[in-house]
Amino acid sequence: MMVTMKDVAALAGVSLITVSRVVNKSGYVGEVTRKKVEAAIEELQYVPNMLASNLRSQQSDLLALVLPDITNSFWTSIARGAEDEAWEQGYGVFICNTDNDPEKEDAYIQRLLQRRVEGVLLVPSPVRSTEAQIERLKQHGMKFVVIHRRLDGMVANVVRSDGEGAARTLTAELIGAGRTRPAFVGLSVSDPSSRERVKGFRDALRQAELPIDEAMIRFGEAVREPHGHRVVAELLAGEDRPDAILLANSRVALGGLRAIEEAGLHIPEDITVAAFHDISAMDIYAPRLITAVQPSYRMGQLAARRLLELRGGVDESYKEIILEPKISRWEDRARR
Amino acid sequence: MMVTMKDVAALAGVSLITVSRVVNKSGYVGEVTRKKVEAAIEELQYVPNMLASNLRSQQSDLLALVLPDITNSFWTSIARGAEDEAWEQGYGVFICNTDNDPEKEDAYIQRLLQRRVEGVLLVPSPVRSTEAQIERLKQHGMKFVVIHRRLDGMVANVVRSDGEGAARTLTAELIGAGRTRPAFVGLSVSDPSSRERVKGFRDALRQAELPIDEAMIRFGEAVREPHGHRVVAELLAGEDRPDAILLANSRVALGGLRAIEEAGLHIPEDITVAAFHDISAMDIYAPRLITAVQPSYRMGQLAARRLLELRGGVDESYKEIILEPKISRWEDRARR
DNA sequence: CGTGTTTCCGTAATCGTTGACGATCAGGGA
DNA sequence: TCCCTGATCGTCAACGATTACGGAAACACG
Repeated sequence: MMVTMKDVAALAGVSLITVSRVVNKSGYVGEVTRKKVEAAIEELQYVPNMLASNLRSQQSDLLALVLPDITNSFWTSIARGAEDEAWEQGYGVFICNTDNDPEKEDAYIQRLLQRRVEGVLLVPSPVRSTEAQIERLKQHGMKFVVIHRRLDGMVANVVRSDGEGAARTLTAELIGAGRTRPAFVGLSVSDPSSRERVKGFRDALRQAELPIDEAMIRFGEAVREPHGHRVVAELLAGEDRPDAILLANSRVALGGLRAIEEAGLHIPEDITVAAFHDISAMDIYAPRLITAVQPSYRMGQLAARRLLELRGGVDESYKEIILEPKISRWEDRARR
Repeated sequence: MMVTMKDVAALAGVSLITVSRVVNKSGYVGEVTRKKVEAAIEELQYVPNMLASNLRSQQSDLLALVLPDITNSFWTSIARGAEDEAWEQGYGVFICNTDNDPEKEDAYIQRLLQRRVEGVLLVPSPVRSTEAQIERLKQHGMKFVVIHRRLDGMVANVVRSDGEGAARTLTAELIGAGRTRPAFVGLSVSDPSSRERVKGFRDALRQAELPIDEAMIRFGEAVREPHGHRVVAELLAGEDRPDAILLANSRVALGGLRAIEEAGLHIPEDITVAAFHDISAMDIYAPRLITAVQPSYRMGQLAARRLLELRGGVDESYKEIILEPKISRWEDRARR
């Protein structure tokens, strides 16, 4: 049924290994022989079996991308970047949606080890320590690159964006716009991204010598969809309301912006708003905001590239690649 | 270096095949022996090699999903549905972005054949006939299911939504709202989806015994991003302007809606607008529109399910699964 | 007690390919 | 002439699992 190298070899009147050499363009093969083999391949419509090849050569042509949810456009963009880079280099990408569920994440990693993928691009679930996974991967000699999460100490290759710096810049922009009482709304205290962003927020206030009012630092966590709506509504309803807000996550931003609308406030006249712009649903609001767009496509691309650099096996050093989010103000856009 | 069944067998003091039986829960294995083997597996941290397994058993645990662009949330949703279903059944999904480029599509299919994936979920590129691909897949005995595209004749398994019916319903809704001069704006005459939708549009007009003005049927094709903006602007600037519009594609809809805004028209007071709501960027407009949401997640899910049904190999019949898009009017939402 | 069935476990061949190694032959330099 | 190098192609043994088949023990039934 299935056409194998053996069949091709028989038809071309050469040995099996010669066919292999023609297919892989490895070793010496005479011009005439090569032509004969190629003709046989064409005639039989032979398609090499990568399973056998991978097994024998102890390497795979498949990468895996483990992320929370491909449905979220931030992750999608990373996925696309990784896929493009992998494709360029002859690799495929195997997508794993974990929904931030540690069990699913573990199960996927188990399967990836079984499948002997060449390497793993990992966005660890934020709800628990990633050390266990990393140890597991290392133990089995699996190459991997961590995306978007900060790790303590240089224990792995990491590609991430500078959320702290971006939060600092956004906050400075709010202050630069003449605001003196900015609030911060993040996703959750347990969310690593929110944590580094609140740090940037604090830094900026400190640097501008503005007081830090803890009541102005809130998290949308407890609230269901849309995140952040209630938190922002509360902030605006308080007697000492903020005159600017940093929405440190797109999902809380969508809720927060709605709350601002409902409060009858106009952006940017009544209140200045800065936000991380990670998902396309925010496009519509972007013109009135100061936004930080994370280079997610590039993160995926560079992560895949770094992962494939690791193939040789000699490079045992760890690298942390930090990308700068792109900050946009209204003026930037108005000028165009 | 790598732990194999042989190592486990040696440690457990049994034969290799016994380990295989324990791992796969196949055949008879005594309680005591099983415990011994499991202990050895645990101690050695043995991970079965699926490459070898797949090679020998002539089957793969990987599906492939070939689609235009994972970045578009319509396809993303399909991907997620397929991935979830595959995961349930122990399969992984290998994502292939073709960007509607036939060459890339061919190259991917070649790689999928090489990799001997279990089956392919295919969204064929609309710019050319899909017959060649289908023939190729069939010839190599590769199972596949076509998603979202209509095929002439029952030549393959297909999962798609009833775009024609949805367009008919949406148009009927426009007419039901008291409009008598609706316009149609599609993506392109060469786009299969647009073609079936314009058919539904025409049917609805005919059924309502309204005249069909060809000038009211337009395509956003030629225009760059955002598609549809110019076409709608032209329609509205004309002397005999439409009193309702069916935006038959989300990408043209975004441009079209902006054009309506710019013309100073209010929806739904001045003009009634119906649209296919496939991408999340449209969420913000949805409350003022009559929308058709395609069951994309479910399409992916059912396609994967159908593909996996084909495994036995005996079912040679073809099935066409047609899903109904969900129509939402303002009243539907207001009632909640 | 003979025969059949079920349980349990092992040997050998096999999946389709590549790596290690060798054989042969032509050509070139010492 | 002899040896070495490079080009060309082949044999054999893996890679790590599964399938086919077989043997032995235990149990049941007439």
